[in-house]
Amino acid sequence: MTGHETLFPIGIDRNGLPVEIYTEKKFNISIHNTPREKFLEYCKTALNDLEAEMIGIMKSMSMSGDFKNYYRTDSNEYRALTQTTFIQLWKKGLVFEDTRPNNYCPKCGTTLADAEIVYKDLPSMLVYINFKFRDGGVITIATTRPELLGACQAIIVNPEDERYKDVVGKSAVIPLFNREVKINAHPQADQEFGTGAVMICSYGDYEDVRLFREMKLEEIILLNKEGKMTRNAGQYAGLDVEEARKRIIEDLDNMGLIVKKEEIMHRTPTCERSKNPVEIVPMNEWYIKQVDMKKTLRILAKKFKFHPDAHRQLLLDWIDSVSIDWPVSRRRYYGTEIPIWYCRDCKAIMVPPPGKYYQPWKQKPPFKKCGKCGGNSFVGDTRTFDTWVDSSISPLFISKYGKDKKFFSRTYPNALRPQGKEIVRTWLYYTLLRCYQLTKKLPFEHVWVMGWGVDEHGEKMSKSKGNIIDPIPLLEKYGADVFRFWSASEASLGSDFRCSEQRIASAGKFLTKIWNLSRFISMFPVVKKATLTDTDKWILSELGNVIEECKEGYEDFNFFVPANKIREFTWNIFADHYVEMVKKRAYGEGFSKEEQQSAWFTLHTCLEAVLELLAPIIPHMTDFVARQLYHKYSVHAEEFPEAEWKSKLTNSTQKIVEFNSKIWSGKKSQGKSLKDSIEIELPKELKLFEKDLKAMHNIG
RNA sequence: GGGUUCGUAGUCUAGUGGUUAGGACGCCACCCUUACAAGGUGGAGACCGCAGUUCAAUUCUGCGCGGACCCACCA
Repeated sequence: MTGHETLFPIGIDRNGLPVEIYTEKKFNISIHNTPREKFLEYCKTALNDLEAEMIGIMKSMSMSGDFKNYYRTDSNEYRALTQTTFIQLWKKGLVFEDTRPNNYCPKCGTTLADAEIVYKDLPSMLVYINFKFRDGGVITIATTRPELLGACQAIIVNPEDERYKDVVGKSAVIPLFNREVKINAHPQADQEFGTGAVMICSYGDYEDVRLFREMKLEEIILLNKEGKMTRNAGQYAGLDVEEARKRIIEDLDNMGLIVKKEEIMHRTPTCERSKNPVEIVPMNEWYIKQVDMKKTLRILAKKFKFHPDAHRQLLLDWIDSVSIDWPVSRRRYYGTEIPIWYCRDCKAIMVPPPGKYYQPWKQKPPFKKCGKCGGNSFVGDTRTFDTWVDSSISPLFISKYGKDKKFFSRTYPNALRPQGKEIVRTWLYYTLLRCYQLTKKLPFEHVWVMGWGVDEHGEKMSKSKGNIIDPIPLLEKYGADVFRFWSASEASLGSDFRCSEQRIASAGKFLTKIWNLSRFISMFPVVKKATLTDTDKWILSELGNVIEECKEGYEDFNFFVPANKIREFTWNIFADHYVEMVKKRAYGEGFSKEEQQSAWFTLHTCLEAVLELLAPIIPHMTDFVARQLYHKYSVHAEEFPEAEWKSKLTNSTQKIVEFNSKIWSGKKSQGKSLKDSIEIELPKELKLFEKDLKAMHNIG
């Protein structure tokens, strides 16, 4: 309606962990003991069902996207682009390998995603251990993981803790291992728990991981992938966690270093399947650099036009909180494969040429010889990318990045990123990062951050809570027009809105009103020109204001504004007051032909504009009515209306409304019918509208 | 637990350093007035709490309470 050619492909994101978890539940299988090829097939089946349902809903809601221009992030073409962009970043030196603490289940022998971990309160022994100072004295720490003593790199105490004020900065000796560690003041230490002194080891829990990063401590790997103690554990090497714990406690006891032991309930992360406690084991993973870019990203984040502007803060806060580079490799199946082979002989890393889709876990590499040692045997990387590596390049994909230069230059940067508020730190953030790394440009101009439909109590819908409201029956019952008008009129830009069937039903009343209004106005011929009376000039200037307000709302992607402005104008001003004022004139009772024509012209002008203003929100009914009355082509092909009539007459609106109310309530309190005549002096500021008002109220 | 954000009638929302705090749904009463009883008219009903700044606070500041989101979930 504003004359722009629009690219709006429909994309379905089909990669990642949620797909795998859903598939495991649906088919009652486990990724850890299903052959990879087979597991991928299960995932595809599950996805196709979900996708069909989603697209069905999009269509039922009359989303105006281009359903023929449709893509999936797990297609070969899309995945080829994901890999190509990774290879390009690799060549720019933005990819590196480093260790990463992973959740690991020693019993299943696999890494676990956070979603596969269940927290349980398990009984555990809290052991109080004395660390000696070289110059005499001791500090007692309390721990549930004494077997990690050998990986201790720091002790922390709360800065407020009076008991430890004079030992902060000193070093204590780790019993059995005879290494010195420093005592630091850190607010993380809880004065109430244990002794208030905590040992920080690699890695007892994710608090340790965080503190190791924060304090830049060097990790000591104590556990291997079999769940056994490593060489670093000295005399305890080769033992299971449980055995090592037992032995260390015994040894400490014999040395008289254990002050006391306490049975406590301890919130423990366990493997969903084996029910075993999860260990944190550092492994090599691929990273994409991002920490270096924080400053730049912050500047770029300020260049986006956010709708609503306040939600920019979500992105800024996330950028500020980024503290490590982005680990992108996942030991999972349903994702884009990492396009890397390794030389069996010299372990050289071999990256294939960009442009194709590679599956190194089952394919032969696209090269014969190792570039480093000349070897000819390779092993493919078996890992996949984090799903955001895929979804973060959707603007590049839809703009045919690297494929069609002309198309790319026309469509990139994209105009708009619409998305939910909960994925600002992922989808929006990673898109900004990745697209900027590749193109040195912002990926889009506008960012539209939506709130959610929540349940009647304002709570997020979720399966586990059982408060999901299925949109399909509501769409069937009320239709897409009502559903869309309801959601547009319910909540302002960026905020959540409650789903209540009753409110959907009452939103439908406005559509009925428009329908009846159209029936009334359609009784009169469409006229293109007229000499306007003051009453008609008045309502047309009101219409002009509404058009301008709607335009502003639409330009801010805030449908709440036009939905409510139009409803207010159409119902509370146009129908209730204007239409009543001109009824007699439109019927030609007591008015000149010229005055009648003016009424006809104005009625039709207002209705046509209202239909056009509402068309993006209420696409079907506005189209139907406009075709009946005004043109053969679709209302959606009409130009957005212009505010042609502006005047100071809108100052009279308040007066008109008050005057009419006064007469209506006057007649009512006198028990008169609205038809009955009445004697009343018109206020002088309403003289311009005298003839219409007299006819309307039957003023004698 | 940390960060962010929000808090106007039963519900959704407009708005402002001084307003009779506006509108919609729902509710109550009355009304078939030739587009519409899926309608009309009228009515009852609100600024989360406390403290501060100010001549004045619903509006600004702080704290608290409550909801939501994100991040953690503890030696």
